[in-house]
Amino acid sequence: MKTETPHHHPETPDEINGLRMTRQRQEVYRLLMDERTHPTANEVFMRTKEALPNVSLATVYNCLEALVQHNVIRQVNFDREPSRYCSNLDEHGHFHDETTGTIHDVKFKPGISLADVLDLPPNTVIKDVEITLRGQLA
Amino acid sequence: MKTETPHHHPETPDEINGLRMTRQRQEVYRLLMDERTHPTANEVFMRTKEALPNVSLATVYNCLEALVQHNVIRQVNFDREPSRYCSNLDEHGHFHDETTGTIHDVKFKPGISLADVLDLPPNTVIKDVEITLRGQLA
DNA sequence: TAATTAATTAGAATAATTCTTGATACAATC
DNA sequence: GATTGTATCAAGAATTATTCTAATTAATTA
Repeated sequence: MKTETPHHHPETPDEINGLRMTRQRQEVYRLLMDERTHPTANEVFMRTKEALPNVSLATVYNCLEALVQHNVIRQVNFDREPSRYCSNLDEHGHFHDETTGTIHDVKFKPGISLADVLDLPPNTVIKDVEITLRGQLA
Repeated sequence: MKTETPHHHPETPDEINGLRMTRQRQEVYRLLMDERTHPTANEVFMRTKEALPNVSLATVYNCLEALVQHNVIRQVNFDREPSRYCSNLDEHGHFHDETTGTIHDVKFKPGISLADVLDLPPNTVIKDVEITLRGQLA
């Protein structure tokens, strides 16, 4: 039933990947889980204020950074535009539809690995991949 | 032979892809052709000053933007780091070696097209692709 | 509860880039 | 060659996303 206070357990209950989930981090994360629209930090800030009116933009940046550092969310960059944030952790790319300005996740076809596609130098350890496409849905 | 002055022809001689190649643009372009090290705008600025001591950073930005707009060079972004510029126009990705900080071009294996690899929505017109890798050469 | 540590806040600071305005060079025509 | 119009350049101010600083608050531990 889990109505007892959970403070006896060694790891605090509300943490993800070792990151303590404070009220603000929870709110930021919940919001990104809900709205899969790849919002910017400022958009996250404005929506977070609905639940936490006193939250500051700096805190939103802190929360986003903490969540990114702990692999809870991903940060996505398009050219020089403001960073966007994404709660989809599956390896995927992003398609930026220029007509609507929206961003869509793009999956790899099953069974494809980057090594099959790219001519990488030998002994390369890839830590992170970012694939971004720009165009339009005809 | 082409020693005659070419001013009778409708299009001026020193232009690339319809972009008039002024002294400064030529210098910026030549430099990027020479050094394939993906320099930042500021690095281009410093090297351009060797040939054109009076050049300004704003002009370098203008030149770079003009060259990018006319598909003479490419602009490459790594996360939120300063943009880098690249005279290699072949479709290719970039590998950011974290140990040395250097950037290497990465070619596609021959005969591979993105459509083979990515699960794109139907009727998608891709205008531009950017593939960036981060890691280290072991 | 007191002490320690971490998180949050507000606002100042930073840094890459863009914008503005005036000066300069170039091109086309007279 | 002089004149006019257009494109480019230069210098510095302005912008903007992001980070930093210092002070406050919250959470955890002793």
